[in-house]
Amino acid sequence: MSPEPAATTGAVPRVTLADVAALAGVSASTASLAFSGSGPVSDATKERVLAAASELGYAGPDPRARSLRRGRSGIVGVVLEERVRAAFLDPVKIQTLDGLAEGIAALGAGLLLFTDSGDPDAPVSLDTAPVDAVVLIGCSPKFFRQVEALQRRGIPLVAIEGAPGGDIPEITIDNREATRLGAEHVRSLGHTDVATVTLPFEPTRTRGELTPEMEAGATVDTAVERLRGARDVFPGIRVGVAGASSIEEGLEATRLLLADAATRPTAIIAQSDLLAAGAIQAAEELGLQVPRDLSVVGFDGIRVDGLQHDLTTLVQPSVAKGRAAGEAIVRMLAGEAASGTDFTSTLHVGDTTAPPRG
Amino acid sequence: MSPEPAATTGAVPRVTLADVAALAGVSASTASLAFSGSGPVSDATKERVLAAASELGYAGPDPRARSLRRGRSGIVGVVLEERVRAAFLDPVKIQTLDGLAEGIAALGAGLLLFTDSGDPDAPVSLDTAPVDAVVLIGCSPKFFRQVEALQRRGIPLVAIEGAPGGDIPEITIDNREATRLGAEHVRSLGHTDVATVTLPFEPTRTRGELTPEMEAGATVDTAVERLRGARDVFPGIRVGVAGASSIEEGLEATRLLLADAATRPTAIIAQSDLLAAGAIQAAEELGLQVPRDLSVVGFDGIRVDGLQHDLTTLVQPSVAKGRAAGEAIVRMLAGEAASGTDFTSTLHVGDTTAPPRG
DNA sequence: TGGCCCGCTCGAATCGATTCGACCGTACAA
DNA sequence: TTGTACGGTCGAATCGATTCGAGCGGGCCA
Repeated sequence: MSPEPAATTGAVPRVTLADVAALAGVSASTASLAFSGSGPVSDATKERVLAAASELGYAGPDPRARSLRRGRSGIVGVVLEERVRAAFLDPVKIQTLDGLAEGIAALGAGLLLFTDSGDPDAPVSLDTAPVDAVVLIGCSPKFFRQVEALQRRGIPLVAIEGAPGGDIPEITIDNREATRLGAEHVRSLGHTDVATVTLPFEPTRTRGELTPEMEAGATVDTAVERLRGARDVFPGIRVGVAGASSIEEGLEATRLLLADAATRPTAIIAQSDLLAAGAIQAAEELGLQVPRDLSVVGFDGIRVDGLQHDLTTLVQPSVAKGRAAGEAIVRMLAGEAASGTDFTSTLHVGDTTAPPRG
Repeated sequence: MSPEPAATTGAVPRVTLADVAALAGVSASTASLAFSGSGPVSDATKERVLAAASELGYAGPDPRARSLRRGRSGIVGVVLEERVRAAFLDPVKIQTLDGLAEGIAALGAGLLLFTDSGDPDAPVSLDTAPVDAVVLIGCSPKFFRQVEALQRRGIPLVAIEGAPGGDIPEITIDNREATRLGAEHVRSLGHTDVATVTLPFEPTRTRGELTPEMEAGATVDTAVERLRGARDVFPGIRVGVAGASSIEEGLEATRLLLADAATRPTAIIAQSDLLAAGAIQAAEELGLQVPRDLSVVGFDGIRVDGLQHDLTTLVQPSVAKGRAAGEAIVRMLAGEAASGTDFTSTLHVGDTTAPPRG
């Protein structure tokens, strides 16, 4: 309304491909070809178009228009549970993300983060975002509705550790078998009195000694499966549940398990390396030496920053998991069918396990 | 060409708003209004449209088309240095991201991650992605070209800790003044023999004792400013440069500084809490007690997972930084002008600083 | 009863680029 | 000399939704 619209940067008169084409004296289609580079355009023409573009300050084709026409946005959605902050505290998740980035590198796509806010009508949601594909990482059943909408739209989906069901490819690891391997290692060293520190069993993250109710209400497959693996070897194993995968939580959970010197276990099977690091701290607090007085087994095979031990742990291919998910997506976008992958973890024997003290 | 296109999921015949409108017996415009909810549409009509939609399995307006027409994609780009993995190892960055997510919550926008691969013609780049705005976090001058393109397109930019220049709002903290505060605290306790462990001075991350060449080639403002602050109080302070912000690196850098018992400092000023945690480990390795034998000051005010001390540190508002960036973006997208913010850090005195031993 | 206003609905233009088929002139082979 | 092939360019349709102004019918007020 005012003679001068505003001094805001947003008021820039937008230059379009048509403007460039006009200045260069060619048609819009030719100009488009000149930009995409692929089509048959004479060098002279291409140069003229490019010159016109730079004269007008044309910054290249508008991504929005391009994505409408092409049907691809170059964006892959990633759904993480909870807040950004919480999700990125977990090194495994970060490695998986990194692998994912690698796996979709061929697409040249960016990763768009979503968090499972739990709020069903959060303003931004998966189905209002221009994504070409979606990766669900450890997602909860809450997402079912949105997942359905995505499938209707024909958007490829892949799940990592978390079973949305349907015909969605899943990337998993052998949680139970791997833990069993670790437990057997512990038994073979001669331990009989063993406890385990687990990941949370449900999103509310109740912690403490495992109760039948908690177990019945479990929604996190990973924790359940790993516990099964431990029980395969030590059926009556004592179970402490942590509130998250962190050193802090491992410390607290292990404190409880070690509290009573009379019933103190000689080995701890932790469901993550961070929890294991916390277990080691708990032992040190009590003046116990690892592995002399307490053996500790972790899970993940990450490097725990600041941990001085070479942790005995089940090394899972977290980067490969992400990469596999990425590759599955690339295939699906190419129109091929893709199936899930089940990865295998390997036992790394470090210096945190030893025979129990005579 | 084949009679049956393929059994791929991608071959779903897409349902468009027009189809829905046709089935509901209304025009496309009315159907659109029924979906966006805002327009004046009778309840009966709206219901009819919605019914038609669910009958056809219409998953809602196509985000690509919507973003072209509306001129907004609902996506905010975030540029981080390096790989996803490296960026997320830094708790400060994660908190900042979290704050950013909070700050733009009003937009209902998602965060699209980019990493400064250094490769100038990486397939996906800022200017082919449909972003409404971009936040640069600790970005390097390498981005100048792309930044320029974004500005031409009228896309709002905000920078956090890293000066791209121009009229881009910057969110910063008082790195120098804050560090000076920490150093003064140390001096007031009676320390005169003090060393500092710094963040890397350049992306290549050369580490070791600081040389004049390294200092001359510094590109990371944060490290330089914090060093200035330390020198304001202890002009001749010894400087160990770490290769990254991690416990591991802090440990190594501090080992060097403490190696010679004769010249051993009585206090360490670390440029991050992770580095400080490493410094504490280094002290413990040598049988030194913190704070009795060595005082340690950190920077950031994060909770270091697994650290048993209440670290004396400069608490910076990392979440608020992100939030401020987000709010600036919201303002800019609303057409208002936005300026940067300079935040203030506060000294938190924990139990890792004390007077030097007699 | 006539005029006016209001609420609902519709048509048509628009967002900006991509892509497919047509077209044209030239060069080369038959 | 005629036919063919082909590189280069253009027109027009298309992607799918949003939005603005116009139209239309009914209710209310004078």
